[in-house]
Amino acid sequence: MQEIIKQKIKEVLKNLEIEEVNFIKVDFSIEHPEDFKNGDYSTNVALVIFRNIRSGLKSLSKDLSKDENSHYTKDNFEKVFNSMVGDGDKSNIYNYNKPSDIAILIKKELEKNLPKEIEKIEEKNGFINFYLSRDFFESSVGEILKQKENWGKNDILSGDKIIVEYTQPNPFKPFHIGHLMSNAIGESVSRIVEFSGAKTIRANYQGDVGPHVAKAIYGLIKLGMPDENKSVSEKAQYIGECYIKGNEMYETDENIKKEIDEINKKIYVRNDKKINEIYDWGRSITLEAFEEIYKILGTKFDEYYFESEMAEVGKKIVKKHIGDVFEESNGAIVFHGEEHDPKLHTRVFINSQGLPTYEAKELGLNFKKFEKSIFKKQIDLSIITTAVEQAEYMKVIKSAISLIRPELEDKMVHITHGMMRLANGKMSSRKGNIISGESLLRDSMQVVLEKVQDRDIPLTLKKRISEIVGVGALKYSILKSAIGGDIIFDFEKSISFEGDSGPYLQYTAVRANSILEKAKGKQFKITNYELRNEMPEITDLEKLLYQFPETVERSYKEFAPHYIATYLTELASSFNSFYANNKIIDSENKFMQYQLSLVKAFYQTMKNGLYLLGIEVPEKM
RNA sequence: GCCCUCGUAGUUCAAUGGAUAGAACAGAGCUCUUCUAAGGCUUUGAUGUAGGUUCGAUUCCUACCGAGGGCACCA
Repeated sequence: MQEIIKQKIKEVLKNLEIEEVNFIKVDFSIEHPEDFKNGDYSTNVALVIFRNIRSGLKSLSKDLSKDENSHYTKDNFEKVFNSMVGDGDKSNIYNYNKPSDIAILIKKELEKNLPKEIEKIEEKNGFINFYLSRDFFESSVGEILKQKENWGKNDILSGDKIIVEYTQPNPFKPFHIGHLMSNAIGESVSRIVEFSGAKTIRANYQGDVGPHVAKAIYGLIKLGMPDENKSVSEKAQYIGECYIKGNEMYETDENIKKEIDEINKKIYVRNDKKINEIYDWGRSITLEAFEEIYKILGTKFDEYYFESEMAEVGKKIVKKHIGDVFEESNGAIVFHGEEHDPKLHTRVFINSQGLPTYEAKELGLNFKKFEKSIFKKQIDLSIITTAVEQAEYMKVIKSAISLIRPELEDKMVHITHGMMRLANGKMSSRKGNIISGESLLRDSMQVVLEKVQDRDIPLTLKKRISEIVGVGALKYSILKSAIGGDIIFDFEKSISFEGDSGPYLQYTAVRANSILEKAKGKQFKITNYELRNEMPEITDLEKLLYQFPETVERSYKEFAPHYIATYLTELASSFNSFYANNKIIDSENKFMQYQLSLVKAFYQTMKNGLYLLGIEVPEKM
């Protein structure tokens, strides 16, 4: 629809030969009717004046703007124009008038040939407001019911192959809230690009080697192995605790530090039978525990990459490019980022002991993704989601990669999310003052379980509901705001079950669904020409429904799931108003058939939208 | 010190350079004999400071103030 209108306006502008008009937007926003007394205000176009007179106008407009209406009037505009043009050609004065005059002119031209989707147009304050017709809204409801789970998809990325890396927990360390954030964002971004026609690989990169592993193993040796009968998640939690203890000892005792460093080396070369045994056991237990969490979260990874595999790959690439990309400095192999971009800095890729650092491994990972993933060498885009603390060195790594493989430069996108922080300081898994992702999930689910406790629903369904709603609350609280900022964590505030929240959206969908359940066997008609003149005014619900695909598109373009979250909240709010004001299933209700279609269209849109956020809709709640 | 990100109601967040800056929570007041009140309806309340660009700035630029992150062998 936007495109149709844009095209129309371009034609008109061309016919009028108003080339200097700076046409700024076609925006399909909704305003509240009480704010604009002219009723169904559905879309608008803003136009602004021309450039060639702007500089001359500049000095005068300031004086004029002090005049009574703070806008220069037609009269004084003519004065300005005359003073500027002098004795020159004045025939084009209408091209050089205030915005509203141009808008009126264009409006008149547009009116000559309106498409049937547009009922009428009006000019106001230099904007042209388009009033979409009932035909348009009815056909868009029909479109939603026809497209079902495909509603909202587009083909911008048709056929593209995209790899999305997210979550990245480290074996032997706890799964904390940061991982939950990365997971929620990565999963949502994956689904959004899929809705745009891309094929995706969901990838997870996990640090299964390094000092943290040695610390955990040291802790396990000192504190002993956990009880065989404990669950996988309990064992994983215990390993996390051992890591924290190991880290404490590492920092406070020089001898223990040496011991742990020794273990670290042994992990690399695998020459100690006992350590190998603990390592293999701990790695598989923690990975298994992560899988249980992914299952609850609704993520299924296609590929797993491990740091242990990347060490050699990265090291080889770095060594191959010593001289042209990397340099030796103080015994280490470094990349001087600032030589290529003053905003970058130097980073060590291979340390003075000849061991590859995280940077080299990351380098290796990127190359491997482009070459060895199941899409082989056909990856069009590689998206990585991490915490913002990694933003700066990712830029350095990207710069280094671009020098080796220039064609990859535009194929790498790094999405950073803020950090979850506690009111009293930074959370750190080393210090142990973290809230584990798992305990948060459990708490969130528990709250839901208490809420449905008194409902007449079988217990197994209650548990299922608490899982869906608990996860939904958590995911929504992460995705509702623009990614990038920190989230101050407070269970009460961060995970809300009312108002602007995941459960609010789920609850609204469930209500719609329960109408649909009750309406089984009834007719779902969309158009009803006999009643056409009696139909109530177009509701906000109808005005919002058709905007879903545009919202999805914008979300993709900016990798910003929060646009969908904001949209869905508005949509739910408009539905709840509609719900409160209309008793739909009622023999007295003349518009029941159309309204049932509307409810169905709403339910479908909400379901598809929540899917894009990685949130399920329960049958009841 | 240098480089990034960010400063919007009491709080947590929105707002593709455009019309009267939106929500939610908290506060005040209504609302279940009606398809789920995790709901609906009223109501109080905000762009860090100072300049600049622009017809128009929460949005772009500069400085300052404040918060967070990064800056050589951790990941």
